Formats: sequence, C-alpha cells, structure tokens
Amino acid sequence: MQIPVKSADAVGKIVRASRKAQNIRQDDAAGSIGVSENFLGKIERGGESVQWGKLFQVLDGLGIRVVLDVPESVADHISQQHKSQAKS
Amino acid sequence: MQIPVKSADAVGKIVRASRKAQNIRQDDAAGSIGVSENFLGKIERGGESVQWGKLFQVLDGLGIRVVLDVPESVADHISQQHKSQAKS
DNA sequence: TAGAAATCCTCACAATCATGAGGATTTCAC
DNA sequence: GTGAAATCCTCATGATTGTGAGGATTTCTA
Repeated sequence: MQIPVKSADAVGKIVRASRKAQNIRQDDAAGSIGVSENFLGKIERGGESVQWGKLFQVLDGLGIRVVLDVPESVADHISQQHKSQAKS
Repeated sequence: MQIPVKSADAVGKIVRASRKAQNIRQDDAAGSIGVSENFLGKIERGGESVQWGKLFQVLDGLGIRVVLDVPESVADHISQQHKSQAKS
C-alpha cells in the first residue's frame, strides 16, 4: 500500500507501524539495521533532524520502499541527463 | 510519474531534474525554498548526510511528492495506532 | 492492579552539518 | 573556440547529530 508523506515527521508513524507489524522490538530492529536504538526511537517519534542516509537505511531495513512522484516533464529530464552522460 | 528510490543518493538526480524541468537556477531555487545553495548542490550531487527535514523541505519546494510503499499489514497497524490513540 | 518489558529521555562526547563567502571548475549558448 | 553563467569545492564557524550509557516513564500482559 502506498502512503503519501505529507510532512517530514509523518515518516515516524510508518516506521513504527512497520516494525510492530513484524513483531520486532526497537533495540533488535536497530541492531540488525545497524543504527542505535536511540536513533530508531527518534525516527519513530517523528524526528526531522535525522540524517537522510541513515533514515533510508532504516526504511530499507524494515522493507519500506521509497517512491518519488514527479510530473512527466521531470521524468523526461532524467532521461536527458542519462543521455547527455552517455555522450560524454 | 512514480520513481522508486533504490538508494539514498538516488534522490539527487531527481531533485536536479525537477529543478531543471522548471528552468530554475540552483541559487534561486535554494533561496525560495529557504536553504543554502551549498545545501541544494550537495543534495543534487547525491549527498546522503543531509538532514531529512531539510531534504523534505526541498522536495516539497520543488513539487516532488514522497510516497512510502508498505505491505497491507503495516497499513493495518497504522490504523490500529490511530484507534488506540483515540481511546486514550 | 502489578510488575516485567519496552520505550523515552538526558547526558557527554566526538564527529559532523548548514551556512555564507570566495575562488576553481564546468557548462553551454553563441 | 570563447567567455559569461552556473555549479562545484574549500574554508571557518557555530550549531547539531549519532552513539552508548543509564535512569525515568510508559506500556501491556497476566
């Protein structure tokens, strides 16, 4: 199921729900993902001042996929970037 | 169009493509979003060690929507969290 | 309700980050 | 190819973050 993220802090609820759906404790999840329990707790409580790379690590570790929704015109630009790179 | 984010650094290309699709310069976009040009440049180059809250600000400012994809079981847990909160 | 378990919170600390300035490098229209 | 414009990179600085430890508080099962 796809859940739109309306605000930076909204990720927390989804992370916690994911963890609980898998019946994992915070400290166990943190351990297997490779972050501190403190950090995972902060994310779940809606912390915004967390490092994106580590947040992504947590999302990935809990099987949460991240999707960015953009207009078609943007997708075109991504293709162009790829093409211009291939030229050089 | 929905673009799956496979790695934390993949966000950068999408951010840059979005900005260019709107024909905005880096410093202008940064200014109107409320972050430094340096920061926006870092994101676009794939920086992972950026603050999630500020990254979300940039995504929002460029009209990029964030979506999290989870199993239905997780969605159920989110509803439960909401219900248990309503009880107390 | 009791109490064990889970989570939250504070602390200290070393590492790191966002900013703004300024110069180096790259891009791209002509 | 040229050169103006855009972007990248480094620096210094004050602010901030992730970690681990330990205690406070909350949760939830029996």
